[in-house]
Amino acid sequence: MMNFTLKQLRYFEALTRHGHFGRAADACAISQPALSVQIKELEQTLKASLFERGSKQVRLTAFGEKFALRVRDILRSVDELADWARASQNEIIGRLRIGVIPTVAPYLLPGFIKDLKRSHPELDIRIRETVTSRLIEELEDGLLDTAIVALPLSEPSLTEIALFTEDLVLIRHNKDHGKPVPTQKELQNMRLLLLEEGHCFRTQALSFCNILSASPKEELDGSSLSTLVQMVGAGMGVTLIPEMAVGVETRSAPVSIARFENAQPARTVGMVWRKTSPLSKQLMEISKIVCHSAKGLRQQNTSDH
Amino acid sequence: MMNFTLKQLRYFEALTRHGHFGRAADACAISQPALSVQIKELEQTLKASLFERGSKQVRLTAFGEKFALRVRDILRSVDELADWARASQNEIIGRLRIGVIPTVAPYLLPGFIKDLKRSHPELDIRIRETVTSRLIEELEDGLLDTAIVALPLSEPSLTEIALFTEDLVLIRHNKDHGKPVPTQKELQNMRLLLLEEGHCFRTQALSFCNILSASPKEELDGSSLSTLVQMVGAGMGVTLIPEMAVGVETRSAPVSIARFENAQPARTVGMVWRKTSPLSKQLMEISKIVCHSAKGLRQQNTSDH
DNA sequence: TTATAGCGATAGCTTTTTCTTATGATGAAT
DNA sequence: ATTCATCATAAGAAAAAGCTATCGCTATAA
Repeated sequence: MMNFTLKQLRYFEALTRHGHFGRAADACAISQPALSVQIKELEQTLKASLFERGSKQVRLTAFGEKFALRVRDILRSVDELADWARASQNEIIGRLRIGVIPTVAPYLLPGFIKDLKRSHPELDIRIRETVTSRLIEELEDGLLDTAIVALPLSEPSLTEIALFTEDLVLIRHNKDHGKPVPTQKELQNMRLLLLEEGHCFRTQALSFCNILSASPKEELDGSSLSTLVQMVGAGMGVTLIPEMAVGVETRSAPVSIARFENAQPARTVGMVWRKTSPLSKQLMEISKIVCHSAKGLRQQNTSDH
Repeated sequence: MMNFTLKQLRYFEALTRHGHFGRAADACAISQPALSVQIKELEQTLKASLFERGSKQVRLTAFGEKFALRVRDILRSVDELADWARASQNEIIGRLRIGVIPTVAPYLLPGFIKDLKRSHPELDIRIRETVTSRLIEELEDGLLDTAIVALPLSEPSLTEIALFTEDLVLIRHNKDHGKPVPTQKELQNMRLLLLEEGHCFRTQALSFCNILSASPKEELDGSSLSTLVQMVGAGMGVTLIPEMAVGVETRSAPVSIARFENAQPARTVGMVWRKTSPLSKQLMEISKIVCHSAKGLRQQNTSDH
């Protein structure tokens, strides 16, 4: 096994440049004997002499000359690697893969991504939108760096951080506008439109209504909050949506918003990542940006109404 | 200064391949802690983490992944360099710069180069033909690896090795064929054609005739042995040439060869190189090839006559 | 010629780095 | 709950790399 070291190559290169052991050693900030020894060792591992030590000067052999060409190439790429690594230190990280649940993504992301790109322009952001269980899986498999989901999760391997809590509001047809807000009990007898199985938001809504899980026949699955609202507008029932969705979803349908009087239902949105993730520090920072974006979104929504 | 070592890069690469500290350490033939420490140190000099140590597996970070790409490139070129160096060990040396004096070159070289190429096909041979003083200069400046000249030189910095000794023969016009060979004394009064100043062969011829150096008016300078012989053929005088030149030079002119009876003049041709040259061993080998080629040449010449 | 200065190699010793073994801590699996 | 697997840490041993001092050789100056 031919086993030279980068140090030896650096010393060698210096010696080719100076043609003088003493001066090359100075350039390497070591003593002349140290350089002598390393060059000698390099020659021994190569089983060929690199320099001819004349009384006048130190000259490269033909072999040494060809060797020097390749060594210079290698040293250059090593230095480039070091430069690149140094330059990369400032970047929070090159690529950030974020998972988001579908009941958050369309409302939060536009503003959030804008904010994130502003504060970390070099970031290569990738978004994955799917249900919580999938996100967790992919997170643990290292396919995602973080996920924005509804808390709590209680996954022992993940760090959770709460971002904000928002109310869930009742969406009903405009014709019901002004009517008294139904109680939870009354809700159970209304036609409650929900997302399909798998969405955490469905579970949250159901639990609010004290419906345990096996849903009554009155329920109808929809594939997105947007669809649900449109169906409400068509008079097919009522639904619950998180506050952040209000602005976007209620504009284009004849629906009105009602808040529950006591026991306001709410959900907590948070960010999670692997406890082992080396990005923890940066993710903590990013979570602040999410909070900020969400706050902006909330203000926008409340000013609308 | 970012100062990682080749070892660290090798360990890093192994860990990316195995995704497991223990197995990577095995692959590197070191203990697991040794690898752990080196990876940690690498991460510290980079001020960035390369791996995420999960409980399930060891995964590259985004930074580590990009780093790995560059590291693989570097390791590949280092290994290629080692391979190349190993392969070069067998070659006697890539490039061999040989100087030859003009009174040897045209006779010896054709056969010698053929022989040399046969025994060392990979050799990049370069020939320089000029007078001894120049050859010595260039040899000492490192522009030549060896020179074939007439001995002795007595340059303290050079190693001399004798190759062969050959007679000098008298070349005179055909009309003098059969006449008694002139003595040295008689030669002094004949029109002796010689090479111009600077050629060692001129000095040798003169010294044989006991002419010290300032040559008599009878002399006429020619630029090559070939020219001298042609001039002899034209009846302009006589000349001396080394035996190896006989075959080539006397064919195309009406001249005949005569050997001196006593005190046969001769010259010794040898090879020289810097005492410090790392090629000494190989040059010694090459000198044997020269001897062999010269012997072949001599046999050819004697069989001619 | 002898003296002197410059240069690289070598020797002996010290410091630094790297490795090994032993052990600790943590999460996963039985 | 225990055991196993895995990576990290600690302490001491081994190896590598460095320094100072000095040698031997050349070349230059006197």
